[in-house]
Amino acid sequence: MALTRDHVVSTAVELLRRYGLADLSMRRLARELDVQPGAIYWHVASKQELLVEVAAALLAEVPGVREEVPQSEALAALAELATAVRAALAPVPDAADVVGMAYAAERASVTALRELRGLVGRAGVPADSCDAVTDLLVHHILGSVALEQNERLAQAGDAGGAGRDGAEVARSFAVGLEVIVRGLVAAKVSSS
Amino acid sequence: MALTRDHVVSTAVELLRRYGLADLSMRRLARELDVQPGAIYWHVASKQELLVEVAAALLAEVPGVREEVPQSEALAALAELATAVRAALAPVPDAADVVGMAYAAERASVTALRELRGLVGRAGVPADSCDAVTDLLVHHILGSVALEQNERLAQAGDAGGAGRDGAEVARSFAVGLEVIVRGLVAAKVSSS
DNA sequence: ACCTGAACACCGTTCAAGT
DNA sequence: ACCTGAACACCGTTCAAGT
Repeated sequence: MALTRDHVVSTAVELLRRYGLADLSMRRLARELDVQPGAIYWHVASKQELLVEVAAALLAEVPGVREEVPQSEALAALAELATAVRAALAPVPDAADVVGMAYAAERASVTALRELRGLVGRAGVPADSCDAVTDLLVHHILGSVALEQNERLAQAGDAGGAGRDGAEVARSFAVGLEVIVRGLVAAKVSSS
Repeated sequence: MALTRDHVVSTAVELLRRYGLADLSMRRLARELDVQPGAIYWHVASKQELLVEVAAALLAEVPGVREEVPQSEALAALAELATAVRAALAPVPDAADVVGMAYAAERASVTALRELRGLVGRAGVPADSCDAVTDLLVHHILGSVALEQNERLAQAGDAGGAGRDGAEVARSFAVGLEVIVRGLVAAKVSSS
């Protein structure tokens, strides 16, 4: 069958899942597709553009928020969504780098993160601070994902496993998330 | 003069400052030092090790916190230090990636970030949450630095400058930092 | 002890030419 | 329209051999 952009992207996602970013080269991807390296460039302008698509594909699997969340539940929904995004990215090697690049390149490019911003607004954060708070949340998520992947590597290196595991990093993420939520509540109280 | 490890590292820092991470290759560094690529490997085990040293050098320039901060001022000192670290890294291209890698590889390896952790403890955060809160702060700093550098690139691409500039990102950083600080205060009040 | 020379196994990207 | 073949200008790392 002929090569399609979708096939190129989904194969790239598989390669990332299995072998990580270091092995996701245009040439390796071409080999996987039984094609010459140059062929990929007919479907995709550059590796950068490919990685943006890969990031979108990874985040597309996060269960979407239900529409019409009342303000009273916006903060809880926000914490839930942030946790779901973290859970979706955690098992994919180097997912933090890939999504971080896409987010830096174009903040609106990724659906799940746009929804996050929507919830921040509905939680009562002033309009001129929505971007700032969303950035804080996104960096907390991606930072936590990057750390967890590093723990996995360190643990694989160690013999056995006295190292902190994924559950430990997940708890750490929850602590940070709660600090942020409390901070938002405090700001709301003090300004009303 | 003979090549030394310090000379290798400081030249790498200069290269990073001037041309960014993409141009900080072992071969380019060797050319800059008038030496064959292999020579560098006598002074440094790998590029990864070199980058950890580079990260340490960047953070060594952050003005240290004064010793013996009373608890009442710990939160303020923490915010001040976080802002100083951000300011030191912001002008260096790709500093967020370099420091992020070093931090992930070994959280204690970087002095300024160790001091940050100390202040978190003195601010009254329970011992078993110090790492979590420190991670949150570090990721907020590095995320903000990465975003600012991207704005700079986007702005250089635009003709003129309707884009948000560095000051805008700095304000965004301050908003996020305040949310975190408020969150820490709220947690303290609610637990005492 | 410190460095050169040369190799090994790779990269991303472009582009004439083929079908 | 879609892909091959081949090139261009690079990478990080290793290691015998030189001084």
